[in-house]
Amino acid sequence: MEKKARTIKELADLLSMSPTTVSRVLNGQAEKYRISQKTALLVQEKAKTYQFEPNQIARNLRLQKTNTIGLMIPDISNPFFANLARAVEIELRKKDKMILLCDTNDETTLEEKTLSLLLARKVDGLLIAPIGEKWEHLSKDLKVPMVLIDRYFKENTAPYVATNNFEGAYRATSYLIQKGHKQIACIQGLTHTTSNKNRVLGFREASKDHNLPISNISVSGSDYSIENGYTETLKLLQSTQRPTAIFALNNQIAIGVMKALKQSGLKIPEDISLVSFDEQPFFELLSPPLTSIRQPMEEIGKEAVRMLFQIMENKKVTSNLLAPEFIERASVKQLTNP
Amino acid sequence: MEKKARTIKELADLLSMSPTTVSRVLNGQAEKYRISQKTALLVQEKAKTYQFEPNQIARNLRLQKTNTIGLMIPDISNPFFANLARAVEIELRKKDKMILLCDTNDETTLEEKTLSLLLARKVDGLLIAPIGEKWEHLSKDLKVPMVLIDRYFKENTAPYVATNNFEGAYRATSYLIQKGHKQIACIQGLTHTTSNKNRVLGFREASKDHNLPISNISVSGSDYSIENGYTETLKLLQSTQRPTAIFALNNQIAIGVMKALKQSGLKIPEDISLVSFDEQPFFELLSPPLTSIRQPMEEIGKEAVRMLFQIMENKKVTSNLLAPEFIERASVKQLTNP
DNA sequence: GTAATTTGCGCAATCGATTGTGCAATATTA
DNA sequence: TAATATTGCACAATCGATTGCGCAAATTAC
Repeated sequence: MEKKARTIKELADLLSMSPTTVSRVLNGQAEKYRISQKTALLVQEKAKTYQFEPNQIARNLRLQKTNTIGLMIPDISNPFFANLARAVEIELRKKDKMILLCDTNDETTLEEKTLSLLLARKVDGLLIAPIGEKWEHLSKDLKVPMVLIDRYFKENTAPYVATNNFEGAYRATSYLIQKGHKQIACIQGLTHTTSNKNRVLGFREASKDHNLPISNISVSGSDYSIENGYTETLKLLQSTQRPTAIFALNNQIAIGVMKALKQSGLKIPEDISLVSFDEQPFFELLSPPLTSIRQPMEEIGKEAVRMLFQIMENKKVTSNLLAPEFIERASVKQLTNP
Repeated sequence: MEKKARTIKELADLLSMSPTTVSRVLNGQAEKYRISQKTALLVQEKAKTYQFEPNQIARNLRLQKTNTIGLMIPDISNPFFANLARAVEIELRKKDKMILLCDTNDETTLEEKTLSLLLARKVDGLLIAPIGEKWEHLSKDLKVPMVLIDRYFKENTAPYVATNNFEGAYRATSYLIQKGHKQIACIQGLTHTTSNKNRVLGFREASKDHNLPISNISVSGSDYSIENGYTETLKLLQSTQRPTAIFALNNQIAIGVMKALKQSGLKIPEDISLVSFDEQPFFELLSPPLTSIRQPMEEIGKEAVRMLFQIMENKKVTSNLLAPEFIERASVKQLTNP
């Protein structure tokens, strides 16, 4: 038979004391408020035997603080965001904060609604991977500490942390060109996201810097999904100017590309080369192992939390672009001159 | 310049009314409490122009209800749980509930601590994939609606929903045996989890039913990780009785197995066959495509939420084992008799 | 024209914990 | 011993929204 005290008042009655005293002891304020050692010990003892846990809702209301952080991401089933979420969770746990998890499903309407739900719940801070179509609802006068992840806005002054997507795409594209590829197709994700824009920019810039004619490169696609990678690849294969290499702008798209190629009986890299943005553990297991650009997901999560706490402590923070890692494997063929 | 009313009192003052009236109108109780249409409209109008959002913390306290569900899983970066979480999120959003996400990292201590944190936060319900070492802290007298996912206890009376792991493993093992394999190694995950126990049970039972001598089968490993799959495979390869087939009890282990085989220069299925519990989108892309057992993650998530709401409505629920799907691909060799 | 209804809304308590302030009882000082 | 200082704790307000109950004013009934 378990004895339990549900409220601080119940516990106080058991002790024949006032809730005030109990509260002060349990919050380590005994000394500050001159509670005698004897009383303090009594309280702690009873609190333990009666398994008292203060009602956090009441505390939140009184203290105007919830120890809760809202995490808004497009899709938790995408490994990139899942890993990010894990990193964030681990960091926040260290600080005794909990996560309210919200998938925005890459729908701006949902993003706005969800945001206001989180605000009504008085989260202490927000970590957001915004969709990117609108930014006004994320503006600074929300007054809630906020860090943007993976995607951000020039207009918005909220600090952000993300992979240096431009650099990653530039590097990968340069690599393809150096390997002799002159006909390159880039399959992109959601066009309005920062990540996508910067990757496409890196792709175009590298093509230009290496003097590839614009007519030799293509950018198509519209979604960070397997489906999108699949259908866009099929389209590319039917086009008159079939590319010799495909650059997939995330891991899901890359999977779609591979499906389409496999189905079409084309071999990587003999028939067509492939590079993927986003690394996955199984890429090295493929035949051939897939060349990719690894995003530092754990560091992004860690850094985002660090920045958020800086803001909560009213310290200044600066945005951050973390370096991607280029992982060369065997999915790109060395082309000799025509 | 945005005008905002922070509290119901502020809004009431603007309207020269009492907070009572405002509250009643905004909660759709106008009629019940005989608030005139005129007044009701005035309130709604001002509430909109002043963007009033009631403080949920205060509501939670007063209503003794948080509209929050605690989701405890071992590791959100595992695709199985990530997909599960997504399904749960989508279902809960429909019911205007939010998720407090907690990784237990497969540590029982953390599970216990996290549980009491969630209880102190007065979640309306719990969805838990328990670790399985202890169940007492999850006992029914927590008085919180609760559904166990993926893993469960005979001792615990809380209802659960999971894949029929026994059936899945039995099916896969039978398949291997029918393909002529007589020397089979099973690499398992966390030994005390229900999922693992039942999979191992299915493996053993199938071996017995098909008259495989016990000395021909082996069960080793201790963790649902890539690392574990990798090291256990290397051990198996060095053993005197090298198996002709490996049964990996989850997707992470399967990846580890493939890494080890690749590194050792062994080909699937020519040199050794492989079946994986858990399906992944890229399995069909591998060479050869990997034969696997698919768990219905989305349905598990949906069903868990459905059950949880039944409990919250004081209806009876019965536990559920959902059927896995066997996906035959090309990673198992047909062995002729020796 | 008066009594009985009905309409329309506000008072004050409540949810459970925290905290500024005050007031006895005890201890110290002179 | 009286005056002062210190110790030890409790009262009551507060966070913001909800709700049982009650009380005027307006309406209807007779």
